[in-house]
Amino acid sequence: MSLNDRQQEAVLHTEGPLLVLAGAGSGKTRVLTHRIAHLIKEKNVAPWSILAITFTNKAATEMKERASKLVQNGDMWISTFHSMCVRMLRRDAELLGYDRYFTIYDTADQKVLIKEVMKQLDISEKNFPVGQVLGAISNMKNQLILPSEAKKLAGAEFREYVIADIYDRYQDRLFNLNAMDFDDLLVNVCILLQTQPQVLDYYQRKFKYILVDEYQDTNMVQYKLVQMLAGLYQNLCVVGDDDQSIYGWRGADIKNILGFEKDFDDVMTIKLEENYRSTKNILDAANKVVANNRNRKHKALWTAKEKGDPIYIMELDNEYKEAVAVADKIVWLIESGTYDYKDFAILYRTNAQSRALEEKMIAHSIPYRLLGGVRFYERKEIKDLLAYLRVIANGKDDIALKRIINVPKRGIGAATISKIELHGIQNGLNFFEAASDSIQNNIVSGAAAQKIREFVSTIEALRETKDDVRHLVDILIEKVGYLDYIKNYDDEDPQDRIKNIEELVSKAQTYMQAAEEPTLDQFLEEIALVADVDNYDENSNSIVLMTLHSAKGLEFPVVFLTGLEEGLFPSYMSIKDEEYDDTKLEEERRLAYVGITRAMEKLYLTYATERMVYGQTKINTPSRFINEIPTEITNREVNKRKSYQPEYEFKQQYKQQFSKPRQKIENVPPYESDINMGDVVKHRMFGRGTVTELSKTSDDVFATIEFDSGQTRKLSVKFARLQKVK
DNA sequence: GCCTCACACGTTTTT
DNA sequence: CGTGTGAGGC
Repeated sequence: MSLNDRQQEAVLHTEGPLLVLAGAGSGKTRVLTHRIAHLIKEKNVAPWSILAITFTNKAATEMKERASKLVQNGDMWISTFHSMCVRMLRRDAELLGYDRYFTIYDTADQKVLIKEVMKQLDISEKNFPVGQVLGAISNMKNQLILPSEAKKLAGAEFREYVIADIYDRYQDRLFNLNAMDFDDLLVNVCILLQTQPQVLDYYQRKFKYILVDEYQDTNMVQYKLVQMLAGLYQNLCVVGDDDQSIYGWRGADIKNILGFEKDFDDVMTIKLEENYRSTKNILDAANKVVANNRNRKHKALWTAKEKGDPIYIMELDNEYKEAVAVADKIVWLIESGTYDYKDFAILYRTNAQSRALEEKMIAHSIPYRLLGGVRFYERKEIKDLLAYLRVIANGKDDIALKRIINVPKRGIGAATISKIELHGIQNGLNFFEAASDSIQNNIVSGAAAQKIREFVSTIEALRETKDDVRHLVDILIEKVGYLDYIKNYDDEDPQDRIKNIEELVSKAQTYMQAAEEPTLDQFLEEIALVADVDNYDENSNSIVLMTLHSAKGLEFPVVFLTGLEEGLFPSYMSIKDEEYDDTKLEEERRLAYVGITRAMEKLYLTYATERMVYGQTKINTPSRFINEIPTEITNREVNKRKSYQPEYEFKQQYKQQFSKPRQKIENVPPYESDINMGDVVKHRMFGRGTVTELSKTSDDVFATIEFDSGQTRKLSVKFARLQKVK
């Protein structure tokens, strides 16, 4: 397959700033890889002069693979912003006063630390929920607002001042822990480049050609980084689609892409508008939906493909029936012989929705993979073991240390811990140092001291085998008796946890085999920076369940977009003040656009009229996004599937009887039908068929019909309007 | 120092 | 509804 004219232009225009507005499915990855190949092969650019930044590690790996097929790509930097920054910091963190073996803190670690800080400042979590504080701090970091500035900006605003104060202390603590959170990785590189001219100069000269993918999702720090790195040569190519900007909540600023032409001089802009992925109907639906957004660049995505199937819209009673309907369609499509499990994706707005879907996939024996939810590295047992590894790697990581100092239980209790902690604070020691020091000074003595001594020597012994990660994990588990601990600790299913631990061991093994020069730090770093999508393996033959956000950049022949309900998608948060602020709603709409454009051939949109949220049933109306799709290209099925899940039906009735006592329970006479076994009937959509099975419920009769077309369906006699032929 | 029970809270999305 | 946290008892 060759490149089209526009794509070619984007590949050949190598000098100066270039903005490529690449619509969904317009082949931008091809452009990027061909551009890299062109630079190296035709322009004789050295691979190590190229920097390519992607949004996920998976995209980076993929690009590396694709590029390596075209050229030798030895020392090319192809990575995410975060990985790139870690790489730079491992080299120069000392210039900022950090140790190069710094630890990367994830959200959970951040929360623990913020809680500690708030406790010290005597701020109640009631008034300042940790999550909110964390979000506020992250926002400030994304805008490059440092604690000192934050305080100035807060001025007399009490709330903001308190948060700025927490931010200040939090940052201080991080520094002393030799740790950085995700945002710090970017912020610190920014500071590094701003304050160390020789470092800036080095990278500016090094990276003669810079490419940034998914530019619409960059935030201010990332913008600054790009601007600085490209400062000398200005050979900056950014690729993105303003209609696919879905990370505003993470500080991504759509203005970066909308204003690119103003931010740089002599910008060349190329639009890629031919979509190679989806059928015409799918593309039309996507275009029509996103056209309702006002804040966007004009683009007219088109395709040479056929119209294809209509957009299927299905209304179901609740999330379980929705899941069954989806499962049913998958089974049906598989049986039709055209599709394989790997061709399907089920997408949803929130991770919580995956439960019902997962349950029904199991019930229908559909092999599936679930991305997101409780991530592997966030599982308790994994976090515990990683905390050990972190302590081994970075002796200053008190947060990790405190997590495992008494896990498994070894008789070091809260009293001992606070004694050591106090001693540490008074003498400016980190926890590990303070522990040893406390014993020497008899601040901790007796049995407790003995336990501490044992613990310290265990850690020190483990440090000996630090970089043989596989071996280290093995002896760690053995030395601290972690497996026994898990077996006794978990009442229900230690088996799952043990499996996870084995998984970690095998990850260590894989790492050892893959890495050229394996180190514990690098192993931990890889773990800290992987997203779930990074683990998505498209070769395994199973359907995949994931959030819309995770699905960005992927494509599937058949896509189910579930939960299209007002309040869920678009989310309640985005519509609650849409009258005076529709930016959030517009982002939701872009998310819908992303979802729709994942589909190549068939797109199903589903919604439930009733859904359990927080254990309470909520009644929702269909999402406005459904109404934004012209009815001419849709096929809407409304509540066809009342027959499924009789046990659930029963529960619902039960609930209705008892939870709504006001309602009168009438004695409904059983529904009578004149359809019998063996009857030949006609249906307005499915045509002629034979009744092979009948089942009665209190108010309806369901007929299983084998249609002449080959499909078998279970239909409600009450609603299907069957005509008797014979 | 450890364990149990009750209650509060959350779900929008993630590197 | 399910999970995580904190207080109080042993």
